[in-house]
Formats: sequence, C-alpha cells, structure tokens
Amino acid sequence: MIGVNLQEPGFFEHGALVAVLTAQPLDRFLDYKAPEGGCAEGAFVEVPLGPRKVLGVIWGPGKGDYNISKIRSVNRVLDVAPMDQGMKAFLERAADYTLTPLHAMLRLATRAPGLSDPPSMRKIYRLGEGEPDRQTEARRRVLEALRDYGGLSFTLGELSEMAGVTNSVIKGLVKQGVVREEDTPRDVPFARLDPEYGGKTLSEDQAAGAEALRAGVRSERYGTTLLRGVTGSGKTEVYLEAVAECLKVGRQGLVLLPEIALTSEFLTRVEARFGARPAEWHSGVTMTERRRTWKMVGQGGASLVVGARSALFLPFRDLGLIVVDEEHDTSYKQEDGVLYNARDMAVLRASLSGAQVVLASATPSLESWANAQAGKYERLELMSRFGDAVLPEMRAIDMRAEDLARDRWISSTLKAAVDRRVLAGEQSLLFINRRGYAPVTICRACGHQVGCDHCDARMVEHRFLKRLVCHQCGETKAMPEVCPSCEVEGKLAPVGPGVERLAEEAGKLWPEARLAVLSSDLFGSARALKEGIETIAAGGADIIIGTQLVAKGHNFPLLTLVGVIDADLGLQGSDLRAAERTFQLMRQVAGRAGRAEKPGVAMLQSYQPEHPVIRAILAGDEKGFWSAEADERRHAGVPPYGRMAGIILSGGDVSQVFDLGNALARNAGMLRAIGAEVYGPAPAPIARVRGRHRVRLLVKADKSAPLQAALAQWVGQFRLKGDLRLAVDIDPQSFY
DNA sequence: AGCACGCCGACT
DNA sequence: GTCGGCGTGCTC
Repeated sequence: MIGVNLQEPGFFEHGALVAVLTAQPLDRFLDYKAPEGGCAEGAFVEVPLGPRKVLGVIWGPGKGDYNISKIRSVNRVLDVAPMDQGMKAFLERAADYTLTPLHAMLRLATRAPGLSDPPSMRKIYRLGEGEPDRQTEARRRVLEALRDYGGLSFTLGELSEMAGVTNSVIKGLVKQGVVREEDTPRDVPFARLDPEYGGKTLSEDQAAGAEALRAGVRSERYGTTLLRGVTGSGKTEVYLEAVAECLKVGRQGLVLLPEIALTSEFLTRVEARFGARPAEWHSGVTMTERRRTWKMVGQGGASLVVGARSALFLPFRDLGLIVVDEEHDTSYKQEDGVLYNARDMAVLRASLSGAQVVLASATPSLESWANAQAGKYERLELMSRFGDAVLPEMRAIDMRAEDLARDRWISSTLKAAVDRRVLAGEQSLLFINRRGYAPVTICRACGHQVGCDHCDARMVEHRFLKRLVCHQCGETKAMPEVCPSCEVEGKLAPVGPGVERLAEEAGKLWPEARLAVLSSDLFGSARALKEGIETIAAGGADIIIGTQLVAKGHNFPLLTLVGVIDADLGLQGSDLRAAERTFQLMRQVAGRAGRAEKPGVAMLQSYQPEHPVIRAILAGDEKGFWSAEADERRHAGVPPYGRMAGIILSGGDVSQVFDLGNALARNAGMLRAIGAEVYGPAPAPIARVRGRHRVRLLVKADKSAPLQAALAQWVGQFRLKGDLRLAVDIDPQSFY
C-alpha cells in the first residue's frame, strides 16, 4: 500500500489511509488520510467531520471501503501522549464485555476539557544575570526574594506579592535581563510522592500483609488480592504500602474510592504517608485540574491518582497497581450512561497492563469471596489491632409480636430503647435500608411476602395502578384481600417507608428530641454532607435517621444504639444480592455503635427472625452466612454462578416502550438457543427518568454460555424508531 | 452528537 | 402563499 512505512509498523506516512475512532455516536471507524508528517497508531487527532472538528484516535490502517474521493485528511495530531496498546485493548475488551459501542468507551476515556487546545502557557520569572543599572529598594527586594528561593521561579503575581512591589518593577528588571521571563506549560507535573516519607510502624499482621502486596507489585505482573479487614484493622495502611512499592518501582498507582465524600480525608492520609498530595479525579474536580490530571497521567507526571470509578479510564502509561477500596460498595456499578462495574473493569484493566489489583473491604461481595475461594484471587485477612472486632450486642425484635399499626414502623420495644438513650444523653441511629418508596407487600400477621406466581420474586405494589406488579417478569395481579399464606384478612400492608416517612414518625414519637436526617439526597454537596455528619457526630442530634450513607466509614462516638427498621427488606426474592447487602449493612451499621467507651446495642426489627440471614447476623457467623448464600445462588444459577443481563428500554411513550419490549421477548430465539431464559418486559428499577419511561427485560444464562454474542445478535435485529432507546446492562445490580 | 434535508400545520 | 415543527439520515 502506498504511504505505509514498512520499517515502523503502526506509523502512517502522509496520505496513507487510517481508521479513526471518534467519540461521536457512529458505529464504525471513519477513514481519513494521514496528515503531513504522518501519524502513529494510537495518536490523538483532530479530524473534520461534516462542518465540525472532532477528537479522534488513530485506531489502525484504513479499510479503504469508502469512496476515496470523499475521504478527508486528519487536521492535526494533538499534543498529548498517544494511547498505548494496553489502553486500546482495555477499551475494546470493556466495550465487548459491557456491549457498549466503542465510541462511548472513548468518550469515557477522554472526559477532560480542552484536550485539543494547544498546551496552555503562562509566564514565570526567575533570577537572570548581572546587576540592574540602578539599584533601588524595590528592585533589591525582588532580587532578594528570588535569591532566597534558589532557582525557583514564580508567576508575576506571586513574585510581586512576595517582594511587596508592583508588576512594573519586575518588568523593568526583565528588560535588563536581571530577571528572566520564561514560558512554561500551565499543566505541570504533580509533586513527587516519597515512598519513604511517613511510614508507620505496622503490627505483625499488617506487616505480613503489606509484604505480600509489595511482592505482588514487584512482580510487575497481573494478580488480584482480596484484602479483608474489619474497621480498625488498618487495611488502608497496608495497601498504602503496596502503593509505596509501586512508587518505588516507578509505576503508576490508582486508588478507587466509592464516595467523593471520603476523598478529602483520604488525601490527607496520603499526604501524611507520602509527603504530598496525589492527583484527584471525580466529578467535583475543576475543569482545569481535570485537564492537568488527564495529561499528566498520560505523560507520567502523576504517579498516583485517587478518585471515583471513572478514573479507570485515565490514560495511564504504566499502571502497576489498582486499589478498589470498599470493593463491595454498590456505587462502583455505574447505573446510567455506560453501564459498567468498576471492580470488574479494574481487574480487566490490570490484567491488560500487568498490574496488581487490591480489593479491600471489611465485608466483601460474594463475587469476590467466590473468586478467592476458587483460587482466582489471593486472599489476605487482617485481624483487628484490638483483637477480635468489638461487635455490639445484637438482638432481633420479632415484629409479628409487636402488633404495629399499619402506617407505623417503629416498634414499642425499639421506642423504649431509644427513650432510654435520649434520657441518658446518648445517640440513637434509626437505620433504613432505602431512600425511595418501593414497597413490598407483607402480611402483618404471619410475615408472608406476596410473591409472583411465575418466578420467585416478590411483588411490588404500584400505587397508581392499585395492583401488584412483579418487577422481574412483569406479571400483575389485583391486591389480595386475604393473606395467601395464613388467610388472615386485612393484614396485608405495603412495607417500605422512605427516610422522610420514618422521620415524620420519629418526630411524633419524640417531639422533644433533636432529629437529624442523613440521606445523600438531602445534602447539596459533598462538603455540606461532610459538615452535616461532623456536626451530628459531635452531638448535634439525639436521634439520627439515616440510609446506607451512615454505613460508610463515619465515626459517631456518642452513638450507643442502632435500630434497624426493616432488616427483612430484601432478604427474600426480587433482588439477588439483597441478602448479601443486608448482611454487609448490618455488620457495618452495627459497627457504628459502641466505637467509643460505651458499649453499643443493635436491634433488628424483623418479621422473620428465624431466617438464616438474620440468624447469621445475630450470631456474627460470617463463614456460615457466605456458604449458605453461595449455595443458594449456585442452586438458583445466578451470579456469580450464572450470568445475568438486563435490557433497559426507554422512551417517552409507555406503550411504545412496552411494545418494543414484547417484540424483543417474542424474538428471543438466539437466547433460548444458548439455554438462556428471558423475563419481562417489566417496569425497570427506576421506572421513569426525566419524563422517559423505562422498561426492562432480564436474561439469565449459564456461566459458560456465550451471552454477549447472543445478546448482540438479539438486540441487533431491531432498529429503534423515534425516541426509543435500548441499553444492555451486563450483571445488573438493582432489581427493584 | 450536531446539522441538513424534507414534509405537513397556523400565521403575516 | 411561507415559517417552522421535529422525524430521518449522514458525517470518512
């Protein structure tokens, strides 16, 4: 082929055809001619597209199957580090796995502004040569300031303030060459982190764990370690040693955190350990800082990034370690836009760049537990520094015996316990496992939950339809008058108070007490949330009402009672990970109480206190819980022992969306051919988003079935009309 | 994603 | 008559 340089594979001479991937939603590569000076595979380029100029990446040689006379030239190669093979492979594999178009993956990987702008420059000032023609007091101060700081340089503003002079004094010195003015890129490397800076003395247990992780990092090969450690066991110190080793071998590290609210505290710890702050990457980071981080990660000017899941898509050039802290956290699963699980993508990315993964958690996910069990992951266990974890006393409140009114959620037993805390000036936490209103229909006499006749999911009451709907298969039925199990009449009630309803009830029960509601949707920003939490922890409330949020690593020293309003939510049925989540939350929430000198009590309100999960929680029997849960999932053929996918359909018109869903369900031959089952269409977990109705189908397949290929074929049959949209959600996490 | 083209309703 | 609604299609 003309123009291809055979000496240097992957380089395209001026005029050669290249395939360019853009972030535009086009489902194929576009052919362009290589620009003057040529371009290398992986180069970020600007290409003309219709009347616009867009960002693209040279993906490989052009196919040449497009009208040659219409092929345009690449405008220019951008001044950023080219995408390496590992990143390219990562985007391709991630796209295949999540069934996301490649252009959407590229979009994720270029989420920084101004990548196509020329490097922004600014002027800096340093000491030049010679002496000024006339020495004045102002001039003397400027030169003294510069000499004091050796060879360092400053911006005009910094220097004039330091010397206490006006800009014109400095400009005058520049004219004479006594002070030198230089252009320097605005995007500068991050401060070097010193692995030897602030190492702490580790316990024997921690030291052994740290050494195992360090050895992994030194191998410069892929490997995943599940690092288990209860709160207070110092798992952060341990994995920071792995980060230190990564810095020593000169590779880059990435620490993923589930909540932005946790980053600032973590950054402080990193600074204490390594003497400087790492790069930060999450939605709260400013545009200029984002661009700097993106560019520096690409050219090696950032050795450690701390951030949210999207940091996985930064252009690391030599990634040696990824830490996924609180790996079980559900917020690692992106639920809008590109649907991916950051924990799984971290493992994929690491395996393609020869990096180590550390999955850290006090309460790992069953997936990771099973992978460790199967020998795919190494396992490290940290004991608490204070011996066994000090778990509070845990008790179940049998709600069947409480005879609670229909619209009440706080039992008299729990109320009495809270009363005692209020009198004693101690804090109580009322914990509710959900934010929204997603009721479950439960019999208040026997604890039976109304299930679907066609699958094993529970049925959910739809307030507007006045019917029960199965969110898995879409089956509906009228609300029964009589409990299908114990046949008592009039005791069926929708369960599932939101935080607000609970707060209302608490306000009536304890009119004198100071109530605080902690729910992430009630605070405007991460900072406001953090301040709110600090005020409350310092004693700013008597009764705290909270959601999952409180379970995430905040310390409340005055807290001595945790009341779990509905420990049953999700024990049965419609969410396959519900038992796991309940177990994790109970342990974490229980860990909130009694951290300080006062012993804590946790009370679990339950309609089925004899359920194995509740029993395991009360007994603190972790191993027992995991084996039982693993058996159940294996039996049901669900993750991690089977595979699932959701198909989310959305559009402005409900009936059109359902029509499409039904059409999909009718034409699912290729899925049945691989032994998969198709459920639905049914209302999606979030049934309406910004005026669009969402409907979901669920696919369940064998672990070994070629699910992605069959799904792609299935979904590919349909051309979407109008505003209808379809998204595939591999391994969905929400089932309500 | 943008942007143009194109085919049917209420206005100067 | 035309201005403009947004459905459909194209961009190398």
